[in-house]
Amino acid sequence: MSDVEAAQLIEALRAEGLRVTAPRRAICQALAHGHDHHLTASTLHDASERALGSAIDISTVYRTIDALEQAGLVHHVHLGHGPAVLHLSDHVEHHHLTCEVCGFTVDIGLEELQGLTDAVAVRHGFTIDSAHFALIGRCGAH
Amino acid sequence: MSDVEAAQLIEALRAEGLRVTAPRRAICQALAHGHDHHLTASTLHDASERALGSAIDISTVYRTIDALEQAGLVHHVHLGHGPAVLHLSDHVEHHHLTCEVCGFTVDIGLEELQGLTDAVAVRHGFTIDSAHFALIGRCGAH
DNA sequence: CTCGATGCAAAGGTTTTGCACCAGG
DNA sequence: CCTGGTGCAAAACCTTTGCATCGAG
Repeated sequence: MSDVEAAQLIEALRAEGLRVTAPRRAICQALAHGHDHHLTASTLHDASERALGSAIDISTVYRTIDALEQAGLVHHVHLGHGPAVLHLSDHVEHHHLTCEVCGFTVDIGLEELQGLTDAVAVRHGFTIDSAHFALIGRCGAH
Repeated sequence: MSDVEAAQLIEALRAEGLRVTAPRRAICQALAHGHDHHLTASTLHDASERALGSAIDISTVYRTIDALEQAGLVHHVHLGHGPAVLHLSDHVEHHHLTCEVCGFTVDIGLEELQGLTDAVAVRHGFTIDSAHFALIGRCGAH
């Protein structure tokens, strides 16, 4: 299934008129395999080099993430401080609850915040996109 | 009133057993005058130097912010990307709604999110502290 | 006099950019 | 071919830290 997803990413790149190169293939593969592990640019970098079997420049990883984001295939989420984590866009969107002490993160369904986002939209004309930034707090242990 | 607040900050520093120096006086003054303008470390730095009439090292600003935070007098909030903004703690706490496109930020009352935070606390054992990180979204114009 | 605060400089971590070269379509 | 992708190196950005010196209490 992950390989199917990797192939879909590659195909989507091609459809966008973007070039399919060896580093990009590896990056897509690593994304497809690890997107549910809160991949950051740096862990994606590592995984991509492992997948390719040779070095890839970190700037290439960032530029590829950028290309995939602009193509709407990937997006990034900020879990408090530290690096952004990456998600495949065709996966179920969810919000993140991150503990500011230990970094523990829970995914919660969009519908859990529906009431809030609706109310804020009505009152302030704001459309909340908290799937892009996590909700920060403290988990049970902290 | 702002001068009163600056004096209160200074006094509180002294009460914490911390030393009152010229740079700290200037930083407290700048904080008191500008805390409602979404001061960042760098704009606070500028304002403090203006208040003092001579140079202050940026690391001194960070260390003073740190001291004030540990004394519970100040806290910082992250409005999406970019630097943190500072608030005086004795001012009404509020959440922030920040437009990810233009950076426009609205303050909203804590009570507007009470329902949400309560629900999340019950369901996930998480205490949301979204006063520390802003809720990101898009304003009416974007 | 003592310990905390300062300035200076350097480094930290994440991300971006300039540039010459290489390769996909 | 021609444009876009790559590696390399350097910088940007915000923040932190080591160290010698200074000055508040």
